[in-house]
Amino acid sequence: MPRPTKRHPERGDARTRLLEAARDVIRQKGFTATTVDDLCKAAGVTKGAYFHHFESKEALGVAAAQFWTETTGAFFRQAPYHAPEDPLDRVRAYVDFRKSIIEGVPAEFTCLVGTMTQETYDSYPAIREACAESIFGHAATLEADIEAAMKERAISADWTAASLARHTQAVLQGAFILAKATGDREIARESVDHLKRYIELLFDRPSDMTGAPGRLGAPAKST
Amino acid sequence: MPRPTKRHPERGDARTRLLEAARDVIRQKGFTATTVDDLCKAAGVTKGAYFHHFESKEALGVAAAQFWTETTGAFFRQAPYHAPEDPLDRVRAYVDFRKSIIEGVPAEFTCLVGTMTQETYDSYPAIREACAESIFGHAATLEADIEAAMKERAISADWTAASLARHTQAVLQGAFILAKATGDREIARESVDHLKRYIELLFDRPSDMTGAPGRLGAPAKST
DNA sequence: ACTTACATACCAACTATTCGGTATTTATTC
DNA sequence: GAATAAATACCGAATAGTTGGTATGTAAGT
Repeated sequence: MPRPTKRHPERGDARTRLLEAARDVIRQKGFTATTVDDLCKAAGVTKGAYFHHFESKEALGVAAAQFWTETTGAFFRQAPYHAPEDPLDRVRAYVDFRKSIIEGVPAEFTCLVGTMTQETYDSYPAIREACAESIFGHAATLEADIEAAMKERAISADWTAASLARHTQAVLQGAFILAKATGDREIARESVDHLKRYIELLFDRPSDMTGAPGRLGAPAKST
Repeated sequence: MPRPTKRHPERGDARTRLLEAARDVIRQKGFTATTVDDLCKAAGVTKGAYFHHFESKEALGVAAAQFWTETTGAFFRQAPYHAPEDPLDRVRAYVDFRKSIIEGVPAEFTCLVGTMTQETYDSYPAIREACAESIFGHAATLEADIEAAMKERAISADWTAASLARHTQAVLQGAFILAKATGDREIARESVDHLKRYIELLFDRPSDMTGAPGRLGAPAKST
């Protein structure tokens, strides 16, 4: 459906430009502080175009979250961390990759849907849901590798692949907040290092260490 | 300075009531979406009172962050997790405590300054700074216990007590985002469990891992 | 002919902030 | 300790600018 505009044929259609503007501006100013005019200016379109493509600001928020899901989905799918044979190596490579793309200023490396979640979770259920789908959909792409790694190393744990996958996202989202608070991306990378260390520790020790209670980090069941 | 109003003697002064309202409303709607009218209504004061105490909305944001620092500071200072003799037990107890206070709906258990950071880091440097002070000031209160635990167990690691303390806050902030995205506090608790498991694993093994990885919780004296 | 993709002008509601005023407390003086 | 002065705390209507959204029009593609 999107058709290259005759008026600005080189820059893609207005809808796409608006979504790209939303991605950039909202990560900088937040969803509420970003006005429709801001987006139109950034995208180089008029309000008429805006409301032709999005019936409301909320609708744009939903579309922006979905756009984020699609674009980052493609980005991660083609990323090099899937290459290793060993599934655990793929998980390691994923974390390394996430660390490596923490570059530039926060508005560039932070997560649009994480930001929008904070602002909209109570006021715009539709946006919240689109953000949740984005976050947990991405987390789900890690599950298979984690699961395979657990099987391969005979890890029988009190945690699941799904929960560890979600935890990686929590660490990243939290790391982004600390980076925004300081303006220092190093502080985000530091938390990713902790995440990596955690994963190493989880998989470092086989599960069937018979006789040693509370070895897996679970609080030792008191006798 | 704050003086109990004659008009509403039972509810404290207007300034305090506005800060409490800010704490509650901003956690629900976010900083930008929270209007001055919202705050006045929630606090039961007029706009005149508002602008008597805060010269701008930005100033209120700063004051709200500082109010958060003070109140949560007192709250954590008197919390029971400081009781254990063993410093590592105090760290464990801290994490358990943080998990235990994830109760009710997100607006109740999430962090005001984490929320505000996301929205204001680029537009309101003063607020960002107050939020950063709050987050890292709180993180700093964990450092001594972590440091002591490291010393006691002769952990010589490639991470510092300060960085682990910051990481705990990253995990919590990230956990809050996932909870907001789903509306489910369990998902936040899950990440706190991972954090706890990480800490157990970090301290489970003595630093001089000669032979078998550290089996005992007992501190193995490193050479 | 009909739909899609824009453009322009406009608006009603809302926003943060201002400001002249009153009430209440504190400080000072007698 | 009464009278008075000076702050401080609060009130609420008015304002100027901004906001998301609309109404209406036009030009291009099919």
